[in-house]
Amino acid sequence: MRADARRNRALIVDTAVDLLTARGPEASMEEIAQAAGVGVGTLYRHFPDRRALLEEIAAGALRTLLETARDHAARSVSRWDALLACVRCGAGLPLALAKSLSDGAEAHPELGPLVRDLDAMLEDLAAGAQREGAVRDDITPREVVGLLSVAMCRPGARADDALTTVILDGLSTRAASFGR
Amino acid sequence: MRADARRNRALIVDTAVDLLTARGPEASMEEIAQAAGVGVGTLYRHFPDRRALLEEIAAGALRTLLETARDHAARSVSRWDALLACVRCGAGLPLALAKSLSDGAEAHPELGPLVRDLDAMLEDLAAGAQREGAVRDDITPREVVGLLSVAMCRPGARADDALTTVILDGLSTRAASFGR
DNA sequence: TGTGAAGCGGAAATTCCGGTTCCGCTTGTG
DNA sequence: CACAAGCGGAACCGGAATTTCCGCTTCACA
Repeated sequence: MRADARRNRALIVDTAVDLLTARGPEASMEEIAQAAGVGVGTLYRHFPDRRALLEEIAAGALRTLLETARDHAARSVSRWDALLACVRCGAGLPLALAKSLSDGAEAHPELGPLVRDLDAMLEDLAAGAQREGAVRDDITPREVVGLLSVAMCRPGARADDALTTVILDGLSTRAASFGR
Repeated sequence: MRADARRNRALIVDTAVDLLTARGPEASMEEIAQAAGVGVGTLYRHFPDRRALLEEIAAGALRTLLETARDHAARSVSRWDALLACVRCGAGLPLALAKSLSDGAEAHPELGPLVRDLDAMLEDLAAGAQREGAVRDDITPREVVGLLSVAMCRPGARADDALTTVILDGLSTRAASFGR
């Protein structure tokens, strides 16, 4: 593969990640191409179709988040701190895209397991955080994960915006305010 | 107007309200017709186009919520209680639709003022609730309204679901849990 | 530096999908 | 009964997004 082509491919992926993180899954091929400063034709040289591009990006995001979760689960004493780290990480990832792809019927074979693993991981952390007494226990770990997803799987989500802050505070049993 | 036609019109509106409340603004004419058990042609007999149907429904929802807000603002001692009443009311209304319509460029002339009035009303209540000490004051009244909108302007929102509860708790300075 | 394969741009073709129209049939009403 | 009003839903239409295609450009190697 020619050097400029490899460079272009990376450029496309990087740009698309940014765009999809900021504006969600409905960014068009045209928009992505334009943002990357290339023609649509170039997108199709590197990816057989839209779905392939989106799946690669979604899988990347999920892998990143899963790794963060594992990492912090292993390193952190507190499960709640690990969850916070996940939220901070996830807020900069195109998770709305990942969600919409894995919701849709059949996806890339890699996507399903990734989502499943991630979900299990987070639910585990949530249950742990409740056991620690950091998170209110009048809702299920599943619901906790659902709420954190609301915070993260939003186009343009930021770890310190009002909604994320309020959700974290609402989940937490401590009085402290997170994120700001 | 023939009696069956009047009945049908009401059926269409009622069904559409339910559907739009549950699934958001992107329900198609086809879907609405099907849910109401009529053909699309019947929709177009009663409304010149999609926009007209949607605007009528959105305006109705906004009027309902505005009335609730005024009512409780007048009746309640506590501004926070009035806000809670609004959230309970709004959760069963197709507000996601109303939001998307009033976001779009020019809408029904009635929609703009309704949204403005409602916004002002809620912001006022939010500021009052902060003055009472019921709502945290490290965020602006505008942001408070924005967060309540997140709770309400969601397809399928319920006043006692996990997200609404956590947002209300996150906003509140009291330890109590609202809605469940 | 010349050559040709690889890569690129973007206009045009195609596909998709929802809104809207239309007309033959049905139903309510005087 | 007559006939206007109402209805259903297939067909049509248009816009928007995806995908193709081909002439032009750029890279990389001799």
